[in-house]
Amino acid sequence: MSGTSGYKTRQRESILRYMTEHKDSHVTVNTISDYLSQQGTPVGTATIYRHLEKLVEQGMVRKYMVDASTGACFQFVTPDRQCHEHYHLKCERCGKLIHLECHFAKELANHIYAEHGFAIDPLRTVFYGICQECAAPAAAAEEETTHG
Amino acid sequence: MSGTSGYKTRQRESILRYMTEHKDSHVTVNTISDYLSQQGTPVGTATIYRHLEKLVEQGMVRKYMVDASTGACFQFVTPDRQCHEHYHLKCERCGKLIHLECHFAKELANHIYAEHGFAIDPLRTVFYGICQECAAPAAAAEEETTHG
DNA sequence: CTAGTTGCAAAGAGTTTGCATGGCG
DNA sequence: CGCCATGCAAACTCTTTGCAACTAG
Repeated sequence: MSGTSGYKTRQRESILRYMTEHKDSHVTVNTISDYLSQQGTPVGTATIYRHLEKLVEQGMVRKYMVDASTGACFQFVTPDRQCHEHYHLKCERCGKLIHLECHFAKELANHIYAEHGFAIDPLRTVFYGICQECAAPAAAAEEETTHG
Repeated sequence: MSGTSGYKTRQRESILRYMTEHKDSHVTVNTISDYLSQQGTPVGTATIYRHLEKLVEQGMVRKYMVDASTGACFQFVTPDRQCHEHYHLKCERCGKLIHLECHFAKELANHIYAEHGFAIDPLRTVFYGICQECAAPAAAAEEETTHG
């Protein structure tokens, strides 16, 4: 487990820096590419894909598939705590990434492994849905619609 | 809400019949196309896409985006089954998409909603991991590696 | 007859891959 | 110096669109 995948290059640094500086939002390859070009440090699209792929494998970045036409979204994962032991909730509305520390989720993983023979990978698994803050206004709006 | 979009054609019937007969599984456009061709009632890809799009708009069919390379998955929605949601397991190794009908998963959703205020969307949520079939040979291979 | 439908093929978008060059170590 | 990294462009896959012929009503 040495620097198996780490060659210190300008491109790698640029990508990594961009991801860490935008850890609060999910970004597409296109976004990254455009940004780096504007910064005067352009990186080839293929290179971005290749790095992102590795980062996902390493669990440093998460990949989301929202829509075919939009393309994949990526988001840096802060390696602060043991991220491999908990799951993540992703709000489809505001894009917020929530850390879920929940024994129930772990039990689910155990259950699925025991009963369904499937070993869940918490690093890549993300629960999509609507967060509390986004749900509140949405519910209010729906009431109006219902009565309209 | 009259027959705004209903012209009774052979193609439409074929697609609809296929979807209702496979309501228990998720299917791709490719799957549908192949099947219909084999049945001697081929339907153009574009037509399948167009019908599926309408069906999704009407809420009769659900669309899942799991992976960019896999393409979209569709599933017919039975009215009385709408609350009978299920989840998906995606094997990272063989790419297989597994249908998970598990009460435990539903309980997890309830729990997360009640305790964490987050409404999970089963439509978008996919559990990534390794399936049973892929895990077996992988474990064997790892033993060799470990001893090597 | 009119308007929605179909199918082919071309266009698009996102992602991957091949290969020669370049740079880290 | 060896090997990974990079970048360009071509290849690929899935999906959408244009358009002329077709068909349900």
